[in-house]
Amino acid sequence: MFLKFKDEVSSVLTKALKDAGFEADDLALDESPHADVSSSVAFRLAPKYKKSPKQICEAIHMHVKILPDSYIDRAEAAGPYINFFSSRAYLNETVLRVMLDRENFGNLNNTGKVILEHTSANPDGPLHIGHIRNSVIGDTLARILKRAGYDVETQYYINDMGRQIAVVVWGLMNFKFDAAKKKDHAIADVYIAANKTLVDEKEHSPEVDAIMKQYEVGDADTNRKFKDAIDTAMEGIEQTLDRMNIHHDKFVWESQFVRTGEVNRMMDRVKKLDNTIFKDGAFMVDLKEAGIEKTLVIQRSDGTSLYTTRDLTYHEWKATQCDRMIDILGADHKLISSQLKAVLRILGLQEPEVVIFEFVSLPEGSMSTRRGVFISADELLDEVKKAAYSEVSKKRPDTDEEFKQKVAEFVSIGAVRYDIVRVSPEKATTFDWAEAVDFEKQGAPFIQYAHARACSIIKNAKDEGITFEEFDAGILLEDQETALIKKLSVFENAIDKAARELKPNLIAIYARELADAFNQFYRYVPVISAEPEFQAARLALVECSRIVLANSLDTLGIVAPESM
RNA sequence: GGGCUCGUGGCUUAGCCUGGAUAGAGCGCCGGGCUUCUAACCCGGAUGUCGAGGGUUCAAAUCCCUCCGGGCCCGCCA
Repeated sequence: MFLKFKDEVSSVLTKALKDAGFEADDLALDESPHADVSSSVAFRLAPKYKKSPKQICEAIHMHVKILPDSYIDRAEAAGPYINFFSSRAYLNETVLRVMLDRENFGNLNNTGKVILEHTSANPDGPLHIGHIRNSVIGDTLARILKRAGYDVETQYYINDMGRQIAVVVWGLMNFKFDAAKKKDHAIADVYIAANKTLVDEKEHSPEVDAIMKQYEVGDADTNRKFKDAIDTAMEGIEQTLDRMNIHHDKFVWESQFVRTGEVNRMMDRVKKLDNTIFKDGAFMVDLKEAGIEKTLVIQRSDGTSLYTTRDLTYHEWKATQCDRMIDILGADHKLISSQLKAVLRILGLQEPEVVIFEFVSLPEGSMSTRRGVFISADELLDEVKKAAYSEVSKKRPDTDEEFKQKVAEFVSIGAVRYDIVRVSPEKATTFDWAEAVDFEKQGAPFIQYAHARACSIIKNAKDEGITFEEFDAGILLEDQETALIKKLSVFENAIDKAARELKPNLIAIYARELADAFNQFYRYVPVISAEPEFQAARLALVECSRIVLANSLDTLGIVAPESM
């Protein structure tokens, strides 16, 4: 709705500009607290036409012609700004549109296949609070892009050729695997113990090297051991992701590119490049012309491949199956991903769009699975759930155990996801337990609560025999009502912008603002106890709010509860 | 040492790419509101040299430069 309104403003303003004798390639249209959409184009025109912005604005305003039944109600010249206000028709149609489109309201019609890779944590232990920043950003982005119309496939790239997995395999041969524990945690125990031993007793190091070598050549027995180790860790990782409402469409093993010979073909191609140099038996690419000082080794002197070489192949493979590739990566991958992109560019291959997120650290420093210094996602989820449980118990002492457990679960998942996604990815954060379990702040529970309230009104109205089968949206004239409808109408704009700029936090902000608008409506505008002539229309607005609240929460991967 | 990045009220942060109307919000703090659809709510108030300095511009939190502080990276690891 908003996008169509903005388009109308755009064409009306273009025409007014032309009629007033001005020419501008950028209309400088923007949302504004002073109007529904505002243009500061007069500033840009001022030097060119040697008039004050105010004069220009007035001249443009005089030529603004608004057609009947337009989404634009009126335009105003406010000093140097030209402000546009939406019409009643716009509000009424927004309500009808939501009722019609329901769970699809806000969806856009972009086309194309997107492969989005996220999480891709090494299968050497459980996901920790840094990994799930990747997962939540990636999953939310995938949901946003789906709503924007793209055909999205999510992939988890399993790095099974790295030394750390060989250490896990070696560890499994030498240490006890605690079958009583969740599998990824038991793998971490083995991994941590193995690392410690490898540091203390250097003589075991060649054993790990031998395992890696055997895996590289595809020894059947070693393959089985790797598969067992990785499947075990991944089972636990997937359980955690599943709990957070995150699922991957495909799990791609790094080794497959070695097995098919694609990695060798890739190395041969890169070797032929002018930028590639041969030094001390190894091949490396000089990326100075791409602005990167560091050369990139693509083949070791023993002839084997490296992580980046395989990643190059992985991206080439992905590109054959989609129109866009998006990678969600931690800040430690900044250099390596720009090197990867540079090589792909030189080879004439498609480059991925990379979303980098900064680190989550502990107050005492950075996390490390290898050293056993981390807070697992499972632990975080459990602690937050405990806090949520005590909150429900306090607030809903009348309810049974099953209800409290259920609410505590979806509130805690929502709170964790929301807390991660609300902060823009480029911000480095320090984890704080007190903050993590705090439910006073306006986060996911605030939005979920607004949704539950809407459901409650709808349920009570039904009991009272109030329906919205027939209503006139035109009588929704209270400030809180029009503000709420306008907020509903910009959902598609939030999706559009978030998809365009790959900024999932925009949806977190939108959802909170929508809940805010709904709560204000709730406080000031009665529905069930309203005069009969207002009941149906207001109930319809509650239903619309419920739908868009649910759509926003769904985009954030958070449960929209009927009661809490 | 070099590169990248962040620095906004006591705390957490939006806005920065694409410069424009009094820098928006939450927590905390102060004050008010449950005989009314779930108070995990609502209303009001105090709190900001937008890290510092310079520059560009009619206009800078936003662009450029320098400096300071935090983070990340700089391996024939991943």
